[in-house]
Amino acid sequence: MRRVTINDIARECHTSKATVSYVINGRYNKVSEEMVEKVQRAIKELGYVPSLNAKSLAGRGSNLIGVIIPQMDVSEKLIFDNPFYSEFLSGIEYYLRKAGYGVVLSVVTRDNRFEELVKKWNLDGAVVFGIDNDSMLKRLGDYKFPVLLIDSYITSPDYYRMNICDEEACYEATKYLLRGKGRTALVTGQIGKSKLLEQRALGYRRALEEAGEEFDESLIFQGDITFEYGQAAAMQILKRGDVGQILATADILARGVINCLQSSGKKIPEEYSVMGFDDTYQSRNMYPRLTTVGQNISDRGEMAGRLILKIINHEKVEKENYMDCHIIEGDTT
Amino acid sequence: MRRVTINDIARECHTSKATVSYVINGRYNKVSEEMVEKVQRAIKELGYVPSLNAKSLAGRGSNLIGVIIPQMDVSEKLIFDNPFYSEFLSGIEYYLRKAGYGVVLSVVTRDNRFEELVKKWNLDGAVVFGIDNDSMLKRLGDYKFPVLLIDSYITSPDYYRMNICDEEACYEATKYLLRGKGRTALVTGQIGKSKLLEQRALGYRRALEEAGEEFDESLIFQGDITFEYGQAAAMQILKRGDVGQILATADILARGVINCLQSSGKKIPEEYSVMGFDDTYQSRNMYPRLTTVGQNISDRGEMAGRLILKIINHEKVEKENYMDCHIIEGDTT
DNA sequence: TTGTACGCGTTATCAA
DNA sequence: TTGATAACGCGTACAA
Repeated sequence: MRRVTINDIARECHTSKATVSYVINGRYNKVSEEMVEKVQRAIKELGYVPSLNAKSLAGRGSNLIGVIIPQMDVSEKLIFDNPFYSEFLSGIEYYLRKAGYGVVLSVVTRDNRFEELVKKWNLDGAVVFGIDNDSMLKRLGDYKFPVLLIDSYITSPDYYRMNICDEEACYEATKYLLRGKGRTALVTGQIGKSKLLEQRALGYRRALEEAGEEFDESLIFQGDITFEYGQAAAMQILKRGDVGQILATADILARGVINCLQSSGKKIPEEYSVMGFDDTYQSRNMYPRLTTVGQNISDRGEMAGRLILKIINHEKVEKENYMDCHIIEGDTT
Repeated sequence: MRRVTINDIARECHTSKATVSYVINGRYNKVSEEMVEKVQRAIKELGYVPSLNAKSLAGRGSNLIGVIIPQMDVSEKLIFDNPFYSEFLSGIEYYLRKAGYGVVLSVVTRDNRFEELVKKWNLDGAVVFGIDNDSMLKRLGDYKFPVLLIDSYITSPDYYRMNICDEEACYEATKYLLRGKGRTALVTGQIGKSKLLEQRALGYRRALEEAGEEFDESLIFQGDITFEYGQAAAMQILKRGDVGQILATADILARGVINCLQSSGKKIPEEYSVMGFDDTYQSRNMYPRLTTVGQNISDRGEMAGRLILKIINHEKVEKENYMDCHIIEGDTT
């Protein structure tokens, strides 16, 4: 069976493409009532769905939004080891689907692939995760291509961003954690590679200093943001013997930490307090329930969908959009 | 900055669209060597990327593959509560990205939305999860639209499918589990709504009967495939008091079960053996390590990518494709 | 209401 | 052998 086109509908109704197009787009004032009905019936009967390719070619946008997850260093695969992304994505997909937009999901592994993607699919806009410099974006700046950056600490003020208060959240978390079973360690990704992590580390440091605790570089454990590194860091922490509280900058890290501590027969929270960051669905469902910094991931995803559409439609949007975090008290502290 | 088109390249090289197109598509026999070089240089310099919309319109395929997750009953959102999907997706995305294809992700909530999606984006093919009847697909049958069904037990032989041996796997799992601390319960989704779950239940039953254990309908607990239902089922199991082993048909269920048992002070595996199904990244990282049926989710995703491309390209593909499962021994049995 | 040019890349046909 | 011309596919929008 051939594809049903606008011409088929026009022929069926003994009218022209233009008329059909008007009906589709609700310009009812341009078409007689009976024709509107006739066309609508034909569309339903023949199962006509407008091709967005043609629409896109005609300059009306592709109705496709890119969701871009950069992954320069580590593996080029397995973007969903950290459930943060998948939960966020589910919020975006939900919102955009309701608005009639499609989501093209792509990991980007090289700087120029982003630009390539945009052109290739003629994307209307993109939601991009965790970019701190614009080497990846700058060529698109000329296009004024609609981009929403998630958790970016890019210095250029040109970009729309959606963030949480990382410094503040980690400050609060650390304050919450400081309850003197020992020193307070930070388990995190490579701080040098991510301004977000830098911010979180700053919050951690501020809380320590405010509490009069000595800041000690060696209490910061940096590695991959994986369950495995959480375990590895905990192993080192165990060896030190002077740590009583551990703040991890991702739930997945916290879970690794907890796993290692439990395997070593340590009691949580009696011997060690552990706190995560994100509040993923997975960690809401672990036992003991993880104390963590909640950031309503899926809601953020929906908000990201709302924002990128606003940006595309030239509605008024703040350049910086901050969403709230709050400490979720579990049983690991 | 305007979009760079094939015409820009042609003008830059003082040649025609056709020639540029030949170069792009490697028809080097149609173009002189120096022209090939000139065109390629211009393409690089101007940052030209062919629009797949135009290509699609010209009948050369859209290079877009749909990944469709039907969600008829429950919520229309939160497709990734069960990390099975996100891990699978990551495998698909990885494979297709390398092959130059894009992934359009969509939940489908009504029967006709699938067809609509296909037409709307002019998808080259689709990977569809968990469909057991063809009400959703039949209209596309006429198009011979390339579809790969994942974990489907559709009866029509027309479709390409990728499955695991659900009956066999649950048979083996149940056999593994039968170690006599008590009776063996099955915690699962709504069996009536999914042939896959039906198969798994059959495997469970076969193992019981082979072992001479009485099959008891009331030992099968059916609900949503969520952490929460796992907890609820475990609560009922605790009340009964005669169960010693629990097989869950998804890791996420098993985790709910374990959470509830642990909260109730039960020892695992001393008092209860619990086994899951899937081997998601999340459950590889829990403590105690979950015993489960591994199905190499991400590999299955890559294989799905490979298969759908083969189907699209009319390469020889078996209609039924089975992949292996194997029991992963953890610490919960 | 309708005819028609346009946007972009592909390909068959024609010309050098 | 190499390159140019033109038609095609589909929806939009302006002119008629």
